[in-house]
Amino acid sequence: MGRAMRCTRSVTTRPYEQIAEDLAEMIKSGQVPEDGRLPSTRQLAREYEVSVETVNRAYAKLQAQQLVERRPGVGMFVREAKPLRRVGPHRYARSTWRKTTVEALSGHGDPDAVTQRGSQRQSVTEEEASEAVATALRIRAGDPVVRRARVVTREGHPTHIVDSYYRAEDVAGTPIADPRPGMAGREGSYAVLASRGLEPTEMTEDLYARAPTEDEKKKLKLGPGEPVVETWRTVRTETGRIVEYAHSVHAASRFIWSFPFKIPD
Amino acid sequence: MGRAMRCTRSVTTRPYEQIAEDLAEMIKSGQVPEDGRLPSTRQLAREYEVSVETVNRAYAKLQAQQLVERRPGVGMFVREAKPLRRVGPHRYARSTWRKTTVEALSGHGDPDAVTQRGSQRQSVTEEEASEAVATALRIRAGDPVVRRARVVTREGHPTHIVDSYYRAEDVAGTPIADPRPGMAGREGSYAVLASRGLEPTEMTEDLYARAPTEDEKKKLKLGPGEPVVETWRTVRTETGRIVEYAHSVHAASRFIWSFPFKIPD
DNA sequence: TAGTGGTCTAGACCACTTC
DNA sequence: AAGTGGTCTAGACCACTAA
Repeated sequence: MGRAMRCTRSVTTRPYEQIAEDLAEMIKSGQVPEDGRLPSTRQLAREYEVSVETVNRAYAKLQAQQLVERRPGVGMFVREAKPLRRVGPHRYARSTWRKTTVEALSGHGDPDAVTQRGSQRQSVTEEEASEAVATALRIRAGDPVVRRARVVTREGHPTHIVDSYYRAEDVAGTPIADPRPGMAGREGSYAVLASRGLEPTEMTEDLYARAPTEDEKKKLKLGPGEPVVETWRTVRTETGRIVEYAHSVHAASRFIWSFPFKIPD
Repeated sequence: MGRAMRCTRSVTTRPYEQIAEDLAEMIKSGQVPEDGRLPSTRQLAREYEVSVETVNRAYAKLQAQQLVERRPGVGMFVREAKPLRRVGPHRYARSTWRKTTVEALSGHGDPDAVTQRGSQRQSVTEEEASEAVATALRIRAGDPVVRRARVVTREGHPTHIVDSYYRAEDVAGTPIADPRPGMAGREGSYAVLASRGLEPTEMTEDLYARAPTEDEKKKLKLGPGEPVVETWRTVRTETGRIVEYAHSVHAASRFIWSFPFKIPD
């Protein structure tokens, strides 16, 4: 339908850029509905009188902008906006972990209680602290730490990867150091720490957004162009002792972080 | 040097993926120093016995991972890690804005005082509140608001875009509504609000990471694959009145956000 | 001038899905 | 079987940089 390229524009506007712009316009103006089908590469190649590779470049650009979804063997589609989950200090509230104290301490927690809102796969190991972990926990590199690694899944999709570190002395003999599945989610572990006289009272959360590594792309099933948010969390007791250091990588498109605070003096 | 492809690996490992992996390995293992030169596309095409386009794909992938920098007419280089700026509640501290009260009120501030740590370009306009802005400021869509748009630059590079909105009644006749350059940075505007009996005491900052739009890519001079962090800030007085709503887009690679807080009950 | 990145072509083959 | 996305080739031309 006469979409053939008219190079009336400046010489620097490349064909693939022009095509990408046109498609983006179609999407943003709502001509094509969410999850709606877009023209195939070969069709656009004919219409614009360019090669398929050039159309491919245009789509690659849109894919990097997360406007488009490619379904091999099917077609190109407008990417659906995924619902965001709002996360903030409230999710660490005592009320969410105090109630799990008994089960956590007895080690008889119902796995479903942990997995009902989403599942976790975890592995617990005792390691020697790396330089970074040691610094965060205020111990020496090489000192023993317990590491709990998890991939958190929600509605069938992995949403984030968490690595929690504890001083070995703080958690020895507790469910935190127990690799049984379904045990010792964050809620439980804070209760355990509290029962040991190491009740968490404050924390600092650091956030940083970046492009994912290949490994993260696989684990989190990320689309191209989809960034990750890396966070570091240090959890302190009232006396300032650091009882947990957690590093996580989130699929950025699934979260909004929200931090309320009083303006400092 | 015998880097020619050996397809001993699984059939699904595409040539361009193999090349990308090999290059990533070279970079991560430190064989090539930061900002060091990587093999040219044509050279790799010869060594791996593939076409230049295939090598190009490999480099495109690495570029998306922000491992590599392409300098047209020069070569491919290992991307340098840029220094991060740590931002958090402290940057809103009263001590940073109270002292500018006098200048802000009198309108005779030294432009250098604002620009010494980085420059800002700003434009101030009076507009009708959009749906989103109205909701945030707890007013009606169409009500008058003052909008201050800025691009903040640091060491010659744009780092973030900010759009601040105020109720027109709150700032009428103050320097906030004065478009003179160098005036009414955030520090000044909070002082102005305070002098009007609308002292900011608390705020909420929401963060979200995503791929940039074309426009943002240009304004922030972002490399391919470099994500942005979008933030929304609502600023409240002691009585809960919302006196500022600010939307910004940051080049993700330049910031770490850090939020300390007490664990809620 | 030689080398580099960046783009483009006109074909080709594969794996996949849909009919 | 036909159409789709995904990859690949073996050339080509351009704009740019450096010697």
